Amino acid sequence: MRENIKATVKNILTAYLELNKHRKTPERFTILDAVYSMDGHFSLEELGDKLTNEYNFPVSRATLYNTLRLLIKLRLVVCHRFQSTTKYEACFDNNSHCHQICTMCGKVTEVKSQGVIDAINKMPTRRFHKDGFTLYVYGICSSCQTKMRRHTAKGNETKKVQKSK
Amino acid sequence: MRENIKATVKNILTAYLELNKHRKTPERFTILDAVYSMDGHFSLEELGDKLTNEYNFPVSRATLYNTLRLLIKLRLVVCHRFQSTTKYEACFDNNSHCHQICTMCGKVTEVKSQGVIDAINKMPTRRFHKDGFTLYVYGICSSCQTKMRRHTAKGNETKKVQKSK
DNA sequence: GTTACTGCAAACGATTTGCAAGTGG
DNA sequence: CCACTTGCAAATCGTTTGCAGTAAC
Repeated sequence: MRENIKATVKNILTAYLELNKHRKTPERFTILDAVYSMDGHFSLEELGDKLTNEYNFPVSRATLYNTLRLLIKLRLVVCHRFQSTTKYEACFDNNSHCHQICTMCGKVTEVKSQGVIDAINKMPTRRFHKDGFTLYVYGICSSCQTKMRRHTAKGNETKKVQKSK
Repeated sequence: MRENIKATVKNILTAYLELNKHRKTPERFTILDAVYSMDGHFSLEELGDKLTNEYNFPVSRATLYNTLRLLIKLRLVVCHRFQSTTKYEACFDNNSHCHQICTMCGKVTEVKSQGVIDAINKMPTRRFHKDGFTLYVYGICSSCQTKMRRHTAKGNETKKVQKSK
């Protein structure tokens, strides 16, 4: 299953490189394979580690950045910038998903909602050719709701300030 | 109209500061006012410039960052990280909007779609209390579509690579 | 008067860039 | 063999932090 996807995205990359007369370097293909072996969100760091440890194929930071940029351009990867960190994600055949982000603790959860997907696809655009979306829904997760209730119950002179430490 | 909103958000800020025993500094209120005087997206830079030039009230970078973080926490401001730049936006009573982003030229357009808003509000969540969303729809804008058609028509050995200069 | 807030400058971390060496076509 | 890619290290950029002075309460 996943191997199917890997083969498909590899073909997309190959086609693009040939069409545009770019080089088919082992780095590019190995990085693509590694990306499609990661589960969910990952950082550049983690990708580099996987390449070094599991693939025995260390790649420089610069090349990681270059290749990720290429894959993003090809829409084989999406990039999220949460709070402080940047996370990447393989996105072929998964262009369309929603992230629930808790504004208290920063926890990110993925959700799928066909209703939302349909509504976005139906959304009228003036000659704009849609081919994917990212949705971030902000709010308070259940455990933070509980914390807040407990906190307010205690009286509100507590100094719950910026730093949550 | 806009003055109404300004008054409302000012009250929200005041209430928060009093409740949490934080100080009501002129910086905080002036920054809030400036934020709600900006049109659409703005950068930290632009906000600082407005404060300096139009308000005659220069504020340090550190304070801008601190205050924006506070306003984001209060959901009076949202922060977008596009490609390379970070943009902020006043968002009271405007929690819900969609951005169309062209993956070729990077142009960002705002769109409003009641269908999408409804679908997201109806989206089921497991005890997650939603209070706003941001939607990024990726695709190709009309002028880039035209460019591409012209480009492919000319023959595809042209080296249209990374740098668009 | 106390303590939080501000401004400054230094520190920091993530990303980009310049250049020499390597390698795909 | 040419020039695109890579790797390295230095440069750059946005953001955070530490500290001393200032002002809110």
